Amino acid sequence: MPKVERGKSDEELMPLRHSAAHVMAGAVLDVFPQAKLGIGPAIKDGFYYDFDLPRALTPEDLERIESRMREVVRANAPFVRESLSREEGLRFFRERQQPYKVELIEGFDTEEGAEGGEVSLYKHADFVDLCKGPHVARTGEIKAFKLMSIAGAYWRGDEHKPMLQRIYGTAWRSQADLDAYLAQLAEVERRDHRKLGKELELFDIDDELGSGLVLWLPNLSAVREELESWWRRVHHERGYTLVYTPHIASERIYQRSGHIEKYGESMYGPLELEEHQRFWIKPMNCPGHIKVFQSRVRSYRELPLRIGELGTVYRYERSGTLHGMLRVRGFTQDDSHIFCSWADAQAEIGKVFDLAMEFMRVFGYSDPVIYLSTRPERRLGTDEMWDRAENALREALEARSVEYKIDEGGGVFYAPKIDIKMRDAIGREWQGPTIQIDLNLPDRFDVSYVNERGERERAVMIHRVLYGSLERFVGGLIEHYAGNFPLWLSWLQAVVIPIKPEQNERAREVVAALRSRGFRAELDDRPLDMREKIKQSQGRKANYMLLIGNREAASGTVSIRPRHGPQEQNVKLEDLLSRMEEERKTKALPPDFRVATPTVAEAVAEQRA
RNA sequence: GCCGAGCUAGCUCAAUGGCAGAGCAGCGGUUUUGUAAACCGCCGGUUCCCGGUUCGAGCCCGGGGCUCGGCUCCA
Repeated sequence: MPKVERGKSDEELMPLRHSAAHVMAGAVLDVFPQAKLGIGPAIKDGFYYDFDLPRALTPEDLERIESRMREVVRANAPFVRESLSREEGLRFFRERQQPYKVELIEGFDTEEGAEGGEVSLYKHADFVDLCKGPHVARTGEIKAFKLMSIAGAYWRGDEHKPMLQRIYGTAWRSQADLDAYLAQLAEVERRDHRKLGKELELFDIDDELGSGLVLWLPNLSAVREELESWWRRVHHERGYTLVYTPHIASERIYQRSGHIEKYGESMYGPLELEEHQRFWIKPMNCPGHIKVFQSRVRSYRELPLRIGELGTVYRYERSGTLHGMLRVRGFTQDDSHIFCSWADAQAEIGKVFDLAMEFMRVFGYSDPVIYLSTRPERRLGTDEMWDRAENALREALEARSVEYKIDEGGGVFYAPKIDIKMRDAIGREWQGPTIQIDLNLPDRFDVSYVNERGERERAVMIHRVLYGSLERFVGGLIEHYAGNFPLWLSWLQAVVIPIKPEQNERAREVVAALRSRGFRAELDDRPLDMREKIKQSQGRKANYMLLIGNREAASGTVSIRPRHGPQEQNVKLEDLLSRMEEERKTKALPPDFRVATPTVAEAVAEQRA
């Protein structure tokens, strides 16, 4: 889900960014001599450093720290490595009253980094830090950097430990790289789905209604309607059976599923509806689908049974985690559970995988990266079950000879999984479809079928989502398309604009023709300047503005003013309709799909070329 | 939930503790127009909520709500 992901740093830039973190820490100590230092690694796009400070930092502090950093960079001091014994290192940081560094060295006993009982220090100017390195040779190499933001962060990421103040910064090889990165950030901001959501009247979240609960306004509801009907059609074509299951369920079923025990903190409930019954709002669709499967005895002849639902679930998310449509408390999953035999599991996973790839292609997401996440340390089920499940997933991928990465131990406690990550139009990585083999619920619910020999046999339960949640997917789409939705999804496919009132009648006919072919079209016969009407329709992201003046009305044509691209005069109405139908049918991505400023990687590549 | 910042008209934002404003949107009128901003006027407020300090609070203090940037978590 991350927006600009703060993960691993670009390898080459690691020493530069890590060095920038050291320079920043030195500057912070100059400004706040009593500062206690946490850690300060390089990350994707930059670096951070955590500090324990006597007071909260202000933006003015960042300016002071940044200008102090520039002085140190200008002085071009060398970075020097030194080794101390563990004991000397402890004494060194105790003397300097740096308890977090002391804690780090004490931790080296049990973790990696002991390095034969020695600790290494890096020094530049009069700043010394505990550090493995590597660094650039001199501070002068840190040419292009900027401090970005202040944030709270728990010491060692543990919410029971003290909260430190983290300063994020970014550092690049050159000013041009930095500028490209800042332009990228501006583009990210421009596309923010919360901003576009307001401007384009897509969705609203109302405090009184409840935070984390999304109101789909009419425009975005049109998008959702298309996404849902296409989803249903595709699933019917592929042999899924679609169902509806209730939004609340008794406490008993969630005790059996283990959700209350494992997940209760995140569930809404209980609701006391009757004296002896307690109900909870569903956080997942799996138990309902299991009950659909178990509505009668199932024969092996019915398998694989693919049960799907656009299932709305509610989960309590902590208040600080909510984020527009991307992190909400009520959402609709495009959930499916495939019940099959082990003999069919690999083939079924393969089919789901193909469908997932098709989804990403249709929406124009690129560079899918596939992860196979294997058994975690803490898990349910036997090793034999995990072997079988992991193999089924692996063989499905191998059979397609796709490249994939193994995320060792990255599975969930009840299932290994295939995760697909993808890139959007400006190069950001998003979590895409996931496919899991559930090793828990079939046993808990005794999910079985009768095999060829008349024996009861445990069913395999494949769990998968493609959109994930419609809220999150659509929130991502808004940013991916920057609000410029392709014709098939667009809430406003055409606006018909008569140039003079004399053409109102003809314009009404054109709107009627568009609507009879199933297009979302509007007439704009308001007595306004034509240019004003074009401006407004453009602002609403209408795919086509169709102008009708004297010439058009006389010849039965329209002038096409597309949202993006060249205008066309005097196109026959029938030609326009069939062209639009073709565009809608092929789900063509719009020409303004990639109008973004170049990504950093592209800008850098271009500059070097 | 935690750290920090913020919340003023439908939207974007102003206002040293001293009469709460602008632009856009909306509404009324003028303009009848050939591809992104025509003109004139009008309307618009529990300054997030509750309490306190003060002659006087949008501004200061306390409590609560929500939003934003992160942390933790995550579809």
